[in-house]
Amino acid sequence: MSTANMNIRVAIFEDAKLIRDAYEAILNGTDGYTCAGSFPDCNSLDLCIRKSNPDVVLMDIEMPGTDGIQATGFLSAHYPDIRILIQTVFEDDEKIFAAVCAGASGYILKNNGLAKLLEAVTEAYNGGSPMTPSVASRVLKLFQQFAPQVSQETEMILSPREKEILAMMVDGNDFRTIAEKSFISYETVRTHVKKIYKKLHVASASEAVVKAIRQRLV
Amino acid sequence: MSTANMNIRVAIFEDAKLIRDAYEAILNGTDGYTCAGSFPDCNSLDLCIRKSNPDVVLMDIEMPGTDGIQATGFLSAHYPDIRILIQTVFEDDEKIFAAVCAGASGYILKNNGLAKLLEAVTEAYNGGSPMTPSVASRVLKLFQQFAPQVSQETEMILSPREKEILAMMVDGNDFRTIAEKSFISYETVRTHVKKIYKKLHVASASEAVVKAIRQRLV
DNA sequence: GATGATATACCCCAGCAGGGTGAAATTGAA
DNA sequence: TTCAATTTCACCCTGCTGGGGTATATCATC
Repeated sequence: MSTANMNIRVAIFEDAKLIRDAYEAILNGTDGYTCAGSFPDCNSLDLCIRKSNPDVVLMDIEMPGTDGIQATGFLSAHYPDIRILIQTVFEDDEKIFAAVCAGASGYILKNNGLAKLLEAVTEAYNGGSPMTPSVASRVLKLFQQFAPQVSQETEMILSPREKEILAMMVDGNDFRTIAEKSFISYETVRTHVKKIYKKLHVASASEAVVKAIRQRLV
Repeated sequence: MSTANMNIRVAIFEDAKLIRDAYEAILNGTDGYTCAGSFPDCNSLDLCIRKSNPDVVLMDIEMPGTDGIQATGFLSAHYPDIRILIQTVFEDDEKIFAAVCAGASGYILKNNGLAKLLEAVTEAYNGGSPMTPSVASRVLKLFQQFAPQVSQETEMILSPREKEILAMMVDGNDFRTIAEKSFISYETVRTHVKKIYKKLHVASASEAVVKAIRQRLV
């Protein structure tokens, strides 16, 4: 987690020149970070990204033309490896929801200080999703709204091994592959699968994986 | 948001005596925090809460008897004003999901340092939901699974008829049934299915339905 | 009018999936 | 200790699934 031997390329999308320049200055002035590009809007987003080739994108929401949410959607679809850190003054459910759905990796408020910003960039770069606690609180509330209720009935009935095998089925493995990966015989896998089908009241792999996902058995 | 003029009452549920005592010590030793009670398990949860009357609960997950998830569910149902901060070593989707659904206000990992812990307690007390970035990352991924998401890419590539057939596959119909319901020939269904597989880059019905659900194609 | 995408339909064939049955070793609970 | 559940393995058989190819009609677009 140290910033030593690390150089995180950051691209900034922010219409306010004052903030943009401040971010650029602190990034370039801190060891381990490079400002790969800073842009006042997302109207030539694809070009900007190809020019700057960033690891992490600092994305404002309110910008002239293409807004930060749309830009996030485009980036997560076309450049899935780029981490997108929303940084804004907005804290309303609608924007948070849209940003998260669009594929944002983090969501931090602008009044959190520059030290926190660098910390958040590093965390995003390392696969984390830094969020200001008040934002996280809203995400959790939204989450609780949308999360399907787990039916405790089916939760208990699958044995550990059965859950394991069901999970591999969800990942698209056929029975032979599952047997190899689990170091058990092909016929044993089939026995487990038959039991899973009976317990879930299904008759095919497709139905089983659908139920597994919908009821969050895996 | 300063800790001045503030006294946060914290109750600790943690089976490891070493950790429990460390938390108690740092809470009582820091201005603005009081350890209102520390308990090795949740087996007399209701009594513990009424005795200690906490603002924030530090909740471990793995405990003998009633585990932290169940306890969280009880507390959020019976004491909705108490903020529950999960603090654990577990970082798997299942536990995070369960904790969030049970009503946890935050989820922090144990290896994050005591300073961070106090910060998290304060943030939870103030209505925020402190989360370790790696945990937040998993929450966002789970969220994106359940939120109505539109992936423009794969959205376009499937023809209306193909989506229709894919939807029926997700509902557990076999090819013959789909043919009957759609008033087309069995072989036509198979032709469509083959095209769907090529477009989604999969090679089986299971994989196709998983992709269909995960990418919200149906 | 040519082209490409879509929708329809059929053939062949290897092979995996689904169902039934039986059985042994292990484990934990009654 | 005995019983139920779990995990392991094997065989048989039916038939649906997956992959290959080929073909026609429609429709929009160029």
